[in-house]
Amino acid sequence: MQISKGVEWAAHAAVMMIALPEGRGLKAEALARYHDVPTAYMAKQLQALSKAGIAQSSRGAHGGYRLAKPATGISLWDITAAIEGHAPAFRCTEIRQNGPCGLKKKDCRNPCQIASAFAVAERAFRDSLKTVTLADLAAQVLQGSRPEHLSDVGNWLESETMPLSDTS
Amino acid sequence: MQISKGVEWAAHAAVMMIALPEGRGLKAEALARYHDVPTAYMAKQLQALSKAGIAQSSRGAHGGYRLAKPATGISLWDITAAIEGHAPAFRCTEIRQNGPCGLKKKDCRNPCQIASAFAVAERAFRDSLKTVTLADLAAQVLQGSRPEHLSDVGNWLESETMPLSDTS
DNA sequence: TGTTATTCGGATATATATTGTCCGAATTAA
DNA sequence: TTAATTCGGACAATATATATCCGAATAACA
Repeated sequence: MQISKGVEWAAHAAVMMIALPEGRGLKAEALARYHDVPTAYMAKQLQALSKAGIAQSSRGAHGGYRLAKPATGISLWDITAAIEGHAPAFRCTEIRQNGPCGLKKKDCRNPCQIASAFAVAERAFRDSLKTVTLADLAAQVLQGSRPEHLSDVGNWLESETMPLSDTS
Repeated sequence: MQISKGVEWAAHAAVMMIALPEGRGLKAEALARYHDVPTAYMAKQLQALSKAGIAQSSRGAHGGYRLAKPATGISLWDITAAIEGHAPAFRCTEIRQNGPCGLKKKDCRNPCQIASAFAVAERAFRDSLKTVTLADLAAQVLQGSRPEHLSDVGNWLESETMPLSDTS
């Protein structure tokens, strides 16, 4: 029972994208380089976010990714589900129907007690993650970071997000 | 993010062992046959339960497994942890320390916000499973089963758990 | 008390899922 | 129209979960 690394990467990337100015994006390679992780695999996670409607992508020169919705409307569960899928972690294989005392299918309309208990636990897990939005995470980061670090990040973002026509 | 099949099998086997009379056990092969699953792999799960102190084993002729504690003192989380281990599902790899704007280690005494949020969610998951004991599951099974099925199970148990000296 | 049948326990292979990589398709700026 | 740039899905390598086997230990029996 373990959560893919992609979830961690996607979550960090999503938080980073909050800071993007209107109309600009970050390409997959830049987001990967920021956290020093393999580019192609990070790109895969971003594609998943895009498919899930969390990020929107622009191809071609000066393309990249940005959030598709306000950060207050994106929860950690949304990120997790986009990467890992919506399938439940506990998969009941109905072994109560097997063997010498196996139950008939018609007596198994209701899920078995063990599967039900796991469903409740997983719902608690999901509901907990749903209460945490990207905006919450960003606020905590802003509060907990040293000012010089924030300016470092700001400078890096400025250097990576090329404006459409900056003839300074 | 998925839970091993072994958890399902171990849980069903544990519920079955509740019904064992005092001083008797069920061998791994019988527990596997009851649910029609591979013997050796079921045995592996039972070994894990044994290591965790949930089941106790007896080797040699007429040996087998039985619960090591009252069913009211064994939760679904105990079973899950025995099979899957106690490691958290979300593994923070501290990528915030990587890359051009990476944080210094001394500024990372506190876990990052994303890891913290997952820790809270996992705690909710665990706590939910901890509220469900084997005794609870057994009670629900007893209430939800047809009488003839219960007698089938009773007969099967009788035929599998050889008493020490039954010279009827 | 030795012997044998029986059962658990850990070491060993296979299948599946995760992790990581590559090249073509699409888009945009020039 | 061209060429550079970027995303997107198909493809390989690695780690984990699944399944299996054989030796070690125990208990019944002679």
